Amino acid sequence: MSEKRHWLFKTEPGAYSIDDLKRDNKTTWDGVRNYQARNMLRDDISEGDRVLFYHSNTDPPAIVGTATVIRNGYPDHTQFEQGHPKFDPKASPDSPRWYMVDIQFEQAFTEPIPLDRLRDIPALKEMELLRKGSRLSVQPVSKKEWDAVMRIAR
DNA sequence: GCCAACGTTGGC
DNA sequence: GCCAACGTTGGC
Repeated sequence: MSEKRHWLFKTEPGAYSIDDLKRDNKTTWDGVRNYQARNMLRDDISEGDRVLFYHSNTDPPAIVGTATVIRNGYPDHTQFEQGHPKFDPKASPDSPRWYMVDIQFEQAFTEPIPLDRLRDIPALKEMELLRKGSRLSVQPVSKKEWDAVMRIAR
């Protein structure tokens, strides 16, 4: 049994929000189309890992809650669905290109933690999310970073 | 393999 | 809406 890891998943709340996850309880994290993120979904993210849920492209951008991974990486079905916006003609069930995991709702913070507040926390100096130009929609979070976020979460 | 053109992300 | 910082594509 390997050590549990921590991650941050980005989403635009208009597409899928923490309230949607709370309502659904569980969801498939499909639609990720970036190879670096794909590799993490396929190889590194595993059942029991914890997830920071982040709302991007909104005002203010913020970490809004947490989730738990409940299923290891498996092929993202949307890549096979003709007509689906995420359809990938180069993918086939025999050689899938994109992967997803399943997550379960854990908590929605009563006070979301906005980006500018995260920037003020020394322990988060190196956090991927805070890197200029950071665009990864799935990113690793260190234990130290996770703890620092949880310390101020309400 | 290089790299210009193009498309996307996401904070502001 | 702007635009910096990417990632991808495709000609060569």
